[in-house]
Amino acid sequence: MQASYSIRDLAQEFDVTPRALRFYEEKGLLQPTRHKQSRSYSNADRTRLKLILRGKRLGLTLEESSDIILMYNPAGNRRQIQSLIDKIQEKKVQLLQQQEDLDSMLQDLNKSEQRCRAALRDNDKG
Amino acid sequence: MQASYSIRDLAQEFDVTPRALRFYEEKGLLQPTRHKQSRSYSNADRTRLKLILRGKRLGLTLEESSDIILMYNPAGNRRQIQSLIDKIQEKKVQLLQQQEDLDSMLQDLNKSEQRCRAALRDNDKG
DNA sequence: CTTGACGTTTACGTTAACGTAAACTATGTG
DNA sequence: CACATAGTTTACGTTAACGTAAACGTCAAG
Repeated sequence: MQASYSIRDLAQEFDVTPRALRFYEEKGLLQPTRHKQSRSYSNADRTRLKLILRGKRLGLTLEESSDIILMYNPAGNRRQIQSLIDKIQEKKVQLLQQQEDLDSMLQDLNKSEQRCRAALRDNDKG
Repeated sequence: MQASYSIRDLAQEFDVTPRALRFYEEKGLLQPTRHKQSRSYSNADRTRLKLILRGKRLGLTLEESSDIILMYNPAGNRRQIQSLIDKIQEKKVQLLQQQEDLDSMLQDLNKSEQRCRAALRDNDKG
């Protein structure tokens, strides 16, 4: 486990472009330090990048992923923390819906596959 | 269960705009008939719309949802059906990845929630 | 008959998430 | 020193998925 990564290191490891990393930084999702003008990414940045990409695979926007990352460190007064809990609940509801959708879509795909294989068998006989 | 729906019927039922339905039609995802110039949506259209929206909730593009809808009716020669099976497999792999991501994100959210509640308790005591 | 509710087409506008290109800097190598 | 390699900033381009507005058709109700 390294302590810091160049922009190309990180980009190659996660198969994204340097441009994307700069873009995420511009949006406040990554905070590399500057080492002689060049960007230097910490392990925390690397972790955040993983979370961003996981979010993307689930169809979240960068802003949504940003929100989720901010949920990791509950900060502020009671009201703010309570508001954070509410946002977490909402997200959980959304993810549970996604689980249902995922399951039903997988079932549909399996049925489609069955029909395909049946079609191939019919094709064999005829 | 009705036999046909006006554009507003369908839009209201699924909480989308008429504009969106016309857009989906333009992209070939819906095929309403014309009844006196106005669009008339069949139950098949209604079902396809459901699939489109499910896809959206999972972060799929319209084109991906379109592909999945086309998988329902295996047509063509052996080669085409085999290619369809391959595409189905790929989708399944992607969805299984999404399931993993979903589970880990849900776990993360639960942990975040715990930390929030702990922070509230600390706040109570201090 | 005209007003209103609903429909149509056409076309330009908008946002997210980068891609791409230009122009420049710094560094190590033959 | 020249050149390649990797970095930087700035800025305009691109695609998906509609939103929004204009301009028009149509039909039942007052």
